[in-house]
Amino acid sequence: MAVTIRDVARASGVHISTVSRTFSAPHLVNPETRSRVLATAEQLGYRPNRAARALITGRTHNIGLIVADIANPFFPPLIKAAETHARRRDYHVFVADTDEDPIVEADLVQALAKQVDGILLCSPRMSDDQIEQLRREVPLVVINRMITGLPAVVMDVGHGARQAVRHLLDLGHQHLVYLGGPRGSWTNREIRRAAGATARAAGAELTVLGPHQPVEEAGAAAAEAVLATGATAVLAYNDLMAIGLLQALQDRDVAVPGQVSVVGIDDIAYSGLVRPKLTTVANPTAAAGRAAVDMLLQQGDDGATGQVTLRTDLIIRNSTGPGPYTPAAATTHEVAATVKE
Amino acid sequence: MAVTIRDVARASGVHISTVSRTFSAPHLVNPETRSRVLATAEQLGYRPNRAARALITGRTHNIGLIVADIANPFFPPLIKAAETHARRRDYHVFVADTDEDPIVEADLVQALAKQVDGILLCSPRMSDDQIEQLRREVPLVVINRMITGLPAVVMDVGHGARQAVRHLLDLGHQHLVYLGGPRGSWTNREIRRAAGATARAAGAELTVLGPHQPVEEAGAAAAEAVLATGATAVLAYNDLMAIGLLQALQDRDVAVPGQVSVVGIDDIAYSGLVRPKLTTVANPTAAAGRAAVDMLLQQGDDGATGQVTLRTDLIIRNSTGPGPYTPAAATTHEVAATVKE
DNA sequence: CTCCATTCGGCAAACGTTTGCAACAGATTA
DNA sequence: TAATCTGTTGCAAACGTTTGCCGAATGGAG
Repeated sequence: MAVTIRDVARASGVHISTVSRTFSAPHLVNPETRSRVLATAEQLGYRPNRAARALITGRTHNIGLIVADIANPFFPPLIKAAETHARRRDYHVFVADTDEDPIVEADLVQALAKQVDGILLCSPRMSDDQIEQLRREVPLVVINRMITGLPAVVMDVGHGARQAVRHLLDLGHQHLVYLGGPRGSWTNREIRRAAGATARAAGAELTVLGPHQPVEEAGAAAAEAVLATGATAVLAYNDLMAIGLLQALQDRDVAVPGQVSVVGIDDIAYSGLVRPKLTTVANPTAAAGRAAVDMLLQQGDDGATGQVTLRTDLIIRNSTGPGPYTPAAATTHEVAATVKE
Repeated sequence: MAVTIRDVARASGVHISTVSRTFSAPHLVNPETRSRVLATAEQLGYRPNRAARALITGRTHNIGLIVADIANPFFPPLIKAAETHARRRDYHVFVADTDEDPIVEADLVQALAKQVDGILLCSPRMSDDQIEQLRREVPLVVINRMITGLPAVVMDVGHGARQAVRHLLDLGHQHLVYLGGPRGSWTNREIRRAAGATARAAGAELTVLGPHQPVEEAGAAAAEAVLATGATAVLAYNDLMAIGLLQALQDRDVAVPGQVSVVGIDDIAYSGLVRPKLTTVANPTAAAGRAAVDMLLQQGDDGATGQVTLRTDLIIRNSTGPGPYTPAAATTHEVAATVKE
């Protein structure tokens, strides 16, 4: 049914190897022959069968992209950027969703392994050991997690978290809450560490809550716990949780930022749509997707396993305001923040 | 490097065909032999090479999913549902983004054709002819578009639009606006037609604005035009535009729903997060994704090319309220709506 | 004890490519 | 004139599977 290399060969009166070379090594075939072959190929609508090609070359020209939750607004921009970037380099992308389940994650990597030239693992929930194990079966690039010896693209959330905490301290807040994310998340640990250190250095208190699922509902559900701490400012693991918290506080007639300030992380598309607009740390997810594709595709060439770190920046909107004491020393710390709007 | 069927055969002292049958036709091999083979396969970490299998069986166990814009919040739930559903049936999913470009769309279908058992086309922008052409190269299921003779899954937005308009009429609104979507969209035509007919039947006025890009900015930009019509209620092509409009009205101190009621379509995740919460027509996108996968996978068996229509339902939240006249006959029409929250 | 049916496993061809090797022509060099 | 080189093409073996066909072994039935 489908038109193969053999049909083209027959129609243009050459051997199949010549047809093959016309596509995969054009310089080895007489220009005249080549154009004749190309013409008949075009006319017959021939398209090389990538699976067959992969079988012999070992290169599939496919990559896998595994994320925890496609519907989490953090991921789509990354997926889109990675796919577009990969396609520009003539690669197709398998996308798979683990539903935050490390077992599914490992299964998926193995199932995809034979069909791809490499896999992008976004915010994996597996253990380091497991990932290193899998790495022996298929080239891997990890996004948003640092594992020694493994190529990775990470967003420097620590930097953003420090900016966020300094911003809150500058506003006069003395007691902060970190609304933690999911267990096993590298990002979560980074934020906690950076926020904790920054707060401690300024003599402020930081209460850590969690772990939580990184979803709106969890943020909302944590409202009571947050209020119970007596803190006046909250840094959330991500915008989804921050938005959930925002809603729950609103429902309890707690003014934001009047009584409590809230900062999210990610700058998902809708963090600017809620009211008050959310102060948040912008992650360059699209750039991360592209960088990860590049790393994966270069990995074959040299064995280099670099780690790329991308900057994150605080975006100050309307969900943060002066703390209870509004000290005169409000500008003690320098706020190295990008201000939008 | 990779462990093949041959390695397993050697290690377990049988012929490769026996190993093959152990996986693809277990009933043809002695239970004892089978378990021995399975054991060594397990031990060696053998995984059948799908590409090689595809080459001979003609079935790749892959499907393609082509959408206009991954980052548009309408799509991720559909992608997620389709992928999960497909994987449950042991299929992997290529996801590709056309950036709303019909040329990319056609290219993509052809490039993917050999590597998949079928393709899901979401809201394609190509002409009917082109799609029918491509259909000869690879099984296709179209989502959100009706093309005679082609298997399709459509959401009955007409139904939702009628519900929305009746809801507004019941609230006493006499002059409505339909904030139109992109040119060439089948969905857009359906909504316009259904809304127009319903309004006309009730003797109310419906002003159509557009076409617009289906994005937040377009909704915001249309605020002036909407107010200029003097209408007291708006039905928007999608939630994104409705939310944009909401924000713009807020900026102009126009009360929603006090002075103007707004209804969206899609029920994207964030329509419940904006304030006022958006009254909208819920599209069963996840169900559509699953149904499309099912249709595609069954297509091989029989040649049936059914068309599945999924119900849409109005979700009444807080962006709609009584119109200027609040007539006593407010419940003239039966509001067959699902009420959430 | 023979015959037949049944079950099991091996053999080899195929799927659509790529690619090392060899053949051949014509051109260049010695 | 012979030898060498260069450019172009064909040949055939792979890649990792599946599957139709055939033979071997087993076990009743007659």
